[in-house]
Amino acid sequence: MVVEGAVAERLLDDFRLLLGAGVELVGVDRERLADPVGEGGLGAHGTVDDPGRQKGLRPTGGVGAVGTRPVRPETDPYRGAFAERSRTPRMEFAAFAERAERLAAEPADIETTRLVADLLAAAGGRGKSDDLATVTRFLLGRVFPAHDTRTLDVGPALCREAIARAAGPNVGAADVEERLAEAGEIGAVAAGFDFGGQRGLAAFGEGRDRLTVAAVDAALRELAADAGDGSESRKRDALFGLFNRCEPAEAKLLARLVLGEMRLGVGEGTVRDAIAEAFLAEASADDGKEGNDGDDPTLRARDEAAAAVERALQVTNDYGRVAVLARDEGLAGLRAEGLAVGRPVQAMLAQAGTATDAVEAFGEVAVETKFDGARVQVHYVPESAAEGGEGLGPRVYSRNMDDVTDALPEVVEYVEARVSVPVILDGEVVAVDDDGDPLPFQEVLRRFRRKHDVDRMREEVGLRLHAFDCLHADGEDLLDEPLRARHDLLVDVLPDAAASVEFADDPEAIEVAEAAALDAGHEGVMLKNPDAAYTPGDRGRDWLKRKPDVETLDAVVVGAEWGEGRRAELFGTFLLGVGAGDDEFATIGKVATGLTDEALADLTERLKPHVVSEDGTEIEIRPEAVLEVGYEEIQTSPTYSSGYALRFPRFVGVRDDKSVGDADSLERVARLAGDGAE
DNA sequence: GCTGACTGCCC
DNA sequence: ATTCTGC
DNA sequence: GCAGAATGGGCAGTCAGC
Repeated sequence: MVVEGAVAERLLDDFRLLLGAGVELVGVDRERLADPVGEGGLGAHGTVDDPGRQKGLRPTGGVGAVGTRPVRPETDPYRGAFAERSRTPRMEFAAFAERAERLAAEPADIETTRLVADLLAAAGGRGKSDDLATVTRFLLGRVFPAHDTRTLDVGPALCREAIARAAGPNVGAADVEERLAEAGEIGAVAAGFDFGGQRGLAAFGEGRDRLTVAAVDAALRELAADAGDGSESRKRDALFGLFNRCEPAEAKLLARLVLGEMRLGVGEGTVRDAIAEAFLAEASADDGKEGNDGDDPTLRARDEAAAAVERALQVTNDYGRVAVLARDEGLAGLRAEGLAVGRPVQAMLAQAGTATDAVEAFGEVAVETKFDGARVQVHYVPESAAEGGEGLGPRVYSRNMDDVTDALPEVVEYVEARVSVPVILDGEVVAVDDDGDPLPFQEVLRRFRRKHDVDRMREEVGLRLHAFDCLHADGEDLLDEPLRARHDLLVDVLPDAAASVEFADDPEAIEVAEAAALDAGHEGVMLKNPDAAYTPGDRGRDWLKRKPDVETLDAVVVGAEWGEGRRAELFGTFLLGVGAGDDEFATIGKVATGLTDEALADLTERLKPHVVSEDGTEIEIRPEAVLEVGYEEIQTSPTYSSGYALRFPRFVGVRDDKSVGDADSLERVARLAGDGAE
């Protein structure tokens, strides 16, 4: 292998990055760079975290004639990783990757849960090193817990660039994209390159120095903290440095972790059960032995443990923390976690359902308007009501527990003016016009997470809070109270402003209410079980949402994209157009859901012969097929050439009876959009 | 200072 | 958000 | 029935590059 000129320059550059930005290379010569795999290859040991030797960035001599010395340690992006050292051995990232691989291969839920429990125990069993919180989060594709506002700000593009760079001088971002189109999944692409283990600089010298879970975590946290000029390239560099130290299996997991898509078949429910199994099984067994000689005490205890874990998760939103809590303090510790004003709780969610479903299930049904806005949770401790301590000005959280207070001054003022006891309220923020009538969802988006010009936008788009539930009032937690009671308290707490509820016990009455809600410009109705408790994070059958039946459009397929994961071999997305005269089609959106695997395979086969051109994952297709596409609403679009887009598009069927000339026209779409806005 | 690409997060 | 799929 | 996976449109914010 001969490397020269610009490529050698880049290798040198990369090597510096590999060691960390605060390191300057001394004594590197081009002769050696030209032969990185030969005897004179560069040794990288002693340059990155090395818990055993604690050498950090000091020069080591090493195999090659390379010395390093710290230049600006305070700006070293890996500093946190080094600082994370502990005397106890840490779980190696490779070990995590290997177990993850086994998890992904395991189809049976029960066995998966057991494997996750084993992994958690290995990461932080009593007396061992403490990677438990980190591993728990990693399993779910997270670096930070849900309530944490920090983000990596690394997406697919940056990740691909970092991979390309780690893959060597002959690999560009375009190559990575090409492989992605083939492999259908970024982890497989990363694993396919073999960077760190064999080719990478770190492979030489006496034994590779291996990544630990803690080091990856620390590096990603540092990366997340970076912002401002040059941050994008520093993030790319930091990622490059990590990838360069990865074996294929590690690279796969790292790429997925960074993008938050682990694809392990392990979700929150599995982790929840695994936490209980790993750390509370003992406690449960004890319970069984000592007190209960009833039927199946083990089972009962296990349910109890799972319930305790679940409740702790609902109120803390931190899987890592809950895992540690379960291990260190057991059931009692978990149960000590309760609601706290100022700490967001997961929102209760709803499933689709009809009026008949609701009546059959609940008898009497609580019917509320379903507002088309953004879900919010409001926490407030009035100054006057604060016992001894200070009050807490109203804080507003999004459904994912981001703090959105600053963007929503109306909500703050509204609550401040009316509420006189500590509360946690649940509700929806909608955009309204000067008459107080609801505006389209897009208007809410213009306000919701705004940081700049909030006051100016406030004049343009008004907001209104519709509070519909109350989780805490005046010192009382209400999660376990029935909806009826919670709503009564809501009315007490927000006298003139709580969203109204109407009780109905027959489908006809519900339909009348639904028609009225739609007439007033709302999305539909919520049908709730009046006797149900508030179950945070649960998408159960106690809350049903009822929206109008979908409308459909017959649109022409004018393009497609290769799918990912399960759909790697197939088109995953179809670009749609509507007739715009003269055999021209104006695009109006894409469909990707609603297709069964079979329909997708058929369509892929059928359309392949009509592919006009391919660019990465993007495919242009000659207009040939007509699809019936369901949608919720037609909205104006800055993205598509028709000027419109479908909201919530889904595949309904293929219109084999229609030729492209018979598909719906832009004219018709414009008319429908106009009707919808009326 | 402007624009476009990207990211995260609403639905 | 919606939808399909495997358990 | 549930959890997980694979996907939709659009907005604000941020950063890079001109």
